[in-house]
Amino acid sequence: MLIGELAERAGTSPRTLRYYEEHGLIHPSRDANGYRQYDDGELRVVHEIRTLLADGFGVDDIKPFVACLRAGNSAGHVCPDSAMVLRRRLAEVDGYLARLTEVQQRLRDQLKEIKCQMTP
Amino acid sequence: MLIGELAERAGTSPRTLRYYEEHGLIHPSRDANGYRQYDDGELRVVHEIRTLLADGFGVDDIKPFVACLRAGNSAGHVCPDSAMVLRRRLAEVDGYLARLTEVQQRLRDQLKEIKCQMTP
DNA sequence: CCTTGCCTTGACGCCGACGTCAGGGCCTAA
DNA sequence: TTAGGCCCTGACGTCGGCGTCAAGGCAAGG
Repeated sequence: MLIGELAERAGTSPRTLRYYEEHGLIHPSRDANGYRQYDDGELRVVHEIRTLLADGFGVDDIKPFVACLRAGNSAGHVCPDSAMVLRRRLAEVDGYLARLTEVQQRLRDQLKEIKCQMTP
Repeated sequence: MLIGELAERAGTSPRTLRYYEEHGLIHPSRDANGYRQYDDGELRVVHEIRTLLADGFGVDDIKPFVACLRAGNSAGHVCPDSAMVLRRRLAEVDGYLARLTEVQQRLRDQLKEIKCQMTP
């Protein structure tokens, strides 16, 4: 499978796949002409990468998950290294949620204050 | 008041104040030597700006609040233009909270799954 | 042979709120 | 006079996940 086909099957672009490779997430072999060659398993890996990115992980955080998948595990998050990253990210998310909730409350309060002035 | 003093009183840097000016949020007068001169009221304005930035507003979003304050209102958010921005930002925050909560749930599920495997 | 369409590497652009030099002027105290 | 400390403008660096253009090679159909 060439890069264009994998990109389409994964719902992304060749540029994106080269970017993942550049950052050590995937290691395709090469054809005689220099073209990248991917086997079917890489589709699963790319999906894992994209899911994690969508969940806010950084590229470096994702490496353990990919390694875990390649080691033959059923999912990328069942390895100890992955678990550490998961816990770190969960703590981050908890923090963001707390701060965002505060902001949300302030915004609501200010909007409520305006409505009160509308009907004095 | 020179830029350094205002910066210190506002808990920020001269560079930051110049940045705000560059983006039309403050308009200090100039001394004969070209130095920026701020009156005491600007401290209040800068605090408003920093609070809004901390709440995730962009520089452009903040302009109505500053204008509202300068118009003599007790707070920057009591004007109609500010209210529109407030509603937009609240909708954004609601969206972020929803997505982050989903992520949080997925992360918890994955961590739970690992613990279950620890004690088979 | 030529066009078309895939592939390659390299490198700049984006966004936003500044940090951080670089190079130079103003003012004051010793 | 000079050293230090403030001020000025201008401009590049930061972070991340790519988009996008540039310049060129490889393969296949007409």
